[in-house]
Amino acid sequence: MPELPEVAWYHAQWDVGRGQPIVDLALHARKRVFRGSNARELRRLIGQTLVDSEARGKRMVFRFGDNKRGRENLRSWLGIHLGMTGKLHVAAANFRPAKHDHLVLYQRDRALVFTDSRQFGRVRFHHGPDAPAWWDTGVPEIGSTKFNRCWLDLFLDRHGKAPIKAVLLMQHGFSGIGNWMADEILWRAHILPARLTSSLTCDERGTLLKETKFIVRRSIQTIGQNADAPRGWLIHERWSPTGRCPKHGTALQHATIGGRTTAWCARCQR
DNA sequence: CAACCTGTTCGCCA
DNA sequence: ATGGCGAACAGGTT
Repeated sequence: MPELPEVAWYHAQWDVGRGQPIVDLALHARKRVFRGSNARELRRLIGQTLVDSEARGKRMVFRFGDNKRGRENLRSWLGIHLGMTGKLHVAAANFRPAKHDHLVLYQRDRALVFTDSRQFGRVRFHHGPDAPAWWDTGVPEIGSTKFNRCWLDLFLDRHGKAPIKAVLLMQHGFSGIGNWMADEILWRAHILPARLTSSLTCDERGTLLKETKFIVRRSIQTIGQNADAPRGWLIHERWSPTGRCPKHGTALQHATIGGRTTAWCARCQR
C-alpha cells in the first residue's frame, strides 16, 4: 500500500507516543526487516523518549533522546521503510506481537507496532546526535522548493533512454512516488507512460512538474485511514481490467512498463 | 493451483 | 563509469 501519502499518514500514527519513554521492546533480530542493521542495538531505545519524527518520500525517521530536567538530548535515530505491505499502528500496553509484528516499542500506556507480512520493508538504527547517511540523502522532497524545474531537468536528462514511467518510480528523483501515483501524474499530464524521457517537450516537462506537485499535495491532504483519493482520479479505475478513463469513459490500456503494471488512457495521453 | 502485487536491490549487459 | 532491465526477495490474495 504505502506510497508518499500513505507513509505520511502511517508515520503520524505514532505521534501519540511523543514525549513518552520506551520501557521495553519486542523484536526478532533475525527477521529480514532488520537486514543490514544490528537489531540488538535497538535495545538502546529502552529508557529513551520519543522526541519527534519525520517522513521523507517513502522513508520515515523517529528520533529518541534522554529527557532530563525537561531538556531532551538527541540520542538515537530509528528509520522505517514500509516496503510493499508495511503498516504502523498503536495498540494497548499489553499487546502481544503476532507473526508479522516485527518491532514493538512499549510505552507505559501503549505499544507502537510495526507490521509487515511480506518483509520488503526495513528497520534501521543509528546511535548518535547527528543524522545518519541513510536519512540525509540530499534528495529534495517533492513538496519543497528544491524540487523545481532546474533540478527536474537535470534528473530527466540523466535518464533520457528510459520510459518516463520508469523515471517517475526512481526514488532518487521522485521521492515518494510509486506505481499508482506515477500513473496518476502521467494521466493528468497527458503523457504516455512508455514515452522515452528524452522525447518530452519543454512544455511537457513543465506540465509534469506541475502535476507531480499537485498529486503529492492533494493526496497528502486526502488520503488516510477513512479517506480515499479524490473522486475522478485514475486510481479508482486503474486496477480493474474493465477500468475506464474518469474523464471520457474510454477503456483504459494496461501493460508492464518500467517493470510494473501500468494503466493509461489512449485518448488523453499522447 | 497459478498468477498477481502500491518496493527496492542486485547482477548482468550495453 | 554510467544507465537500463529483469530477477529475486515472501507471503497473502484472487
